Amino acid sequence: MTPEHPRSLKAKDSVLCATTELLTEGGLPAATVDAISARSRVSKATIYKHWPCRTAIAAEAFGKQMAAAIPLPDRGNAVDDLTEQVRLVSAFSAGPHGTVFAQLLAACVADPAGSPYFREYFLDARRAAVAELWQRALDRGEVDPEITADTATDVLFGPLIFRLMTGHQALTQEQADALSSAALRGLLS
Amino acid sequence: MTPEHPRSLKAKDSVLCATTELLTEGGLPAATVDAISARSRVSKATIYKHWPCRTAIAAEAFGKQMAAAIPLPDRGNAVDDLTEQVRLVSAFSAGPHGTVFAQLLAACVADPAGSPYFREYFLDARRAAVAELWQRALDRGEVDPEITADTATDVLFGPLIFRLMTGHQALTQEQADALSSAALRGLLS
DNA sequence: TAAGGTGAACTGTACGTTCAGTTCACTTGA
DNA sequence: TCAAGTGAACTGAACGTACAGTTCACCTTA
Repeated sequence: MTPEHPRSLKAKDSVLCATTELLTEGGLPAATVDAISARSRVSKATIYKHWPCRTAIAAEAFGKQMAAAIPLPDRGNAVDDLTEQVRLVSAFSAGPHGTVFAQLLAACVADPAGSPYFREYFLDARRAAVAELWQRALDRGEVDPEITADTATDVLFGPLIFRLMTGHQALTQEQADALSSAALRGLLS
Repeated sequence: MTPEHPRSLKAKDSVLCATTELLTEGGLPAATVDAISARSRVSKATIYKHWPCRTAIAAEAFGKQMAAAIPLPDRGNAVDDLTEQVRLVSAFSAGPHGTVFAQLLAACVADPAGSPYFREYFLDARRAAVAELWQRALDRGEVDPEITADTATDVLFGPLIFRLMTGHQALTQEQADALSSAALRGLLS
């Protein structure tokens, strides 16, 4: 690979920084490539040497921001750990970041070229976190061993994301708790 | 409201029909307003007299198609009924229609003007269906009365949608069964 | 004859591309 | 040690394209 000349690093950094700002200020619609170029003072030509498409830039910028905001909990109890992870994600999502997350996920569906970036910078990290928590929980015999970590991830986060995207109801902390509780314990009486 | 002159009805119908075809053939990206206009032989000017934006057209066309494809089951048992409903939706989603569904949901996030249509023509119908099944299940005491029908809907369909949108794993019938089973019974051992 | 529809041209926005020219970190050689 | 040279990386500005949505003069039919 390229030995990453200092100029490249600086340009990449400027772009990601400007993108994060724009995303915070006005969501994905505000993070136009022209706007990013203007604010970062990096030319579009250079930007497109580093990323294949607009979505990729936003995914990288946002993914790094989110990763920094959500640590991996360890309370010594599987249910609490998983619940805490969902709580962290939902607290993050309930704020203005949630909108950006939804927009980004949506953009990756509309523009498949960006989805590898989204997967790399966001999904894989979340999935790995849950996989670790799930393994701990399995070791402690606290969860159903028939269920894979992937299925658990989808069951835990899916409802959150679904509500976020359809926007039919506000995503408060109480709502998030109800969702994760129902997912953990099941719907049956 | 307009008394819906026969010409209006015909135009609307042509548009919805053409849109359904285009969605089937090439997904949402193929259902350009120009393409819809060309195929339906209804002018763009007329189209924009009936719908506020592109997403609205697609949502209406697709919603009607989906509603027709997914009946409300009644097997005399809540668990089976809910599972069956999720199965129907997932079978529908696992095929080429699933992609369109994801694209449409994505489009409504990117373009909020379309989301009322999406809600009206798709989400509300699904939500109403589950609400009815949920009430039946409550009457029979088969599900947790602490959980609302809305929460149940999100827990049942969220994982499916999440997987569909991120596309990290194929959505086979087995996968869908695993998801709905985990959602119904919970993750705990 | 008037409500509804047509068609074609037009505007605006934003993605992604291209290219001639510039900058800067580095070798090279005296 | 320092001027000259080299090439990779960046700039700026223009351009092509695609598509959403609008407008308007004209036609058609109940």
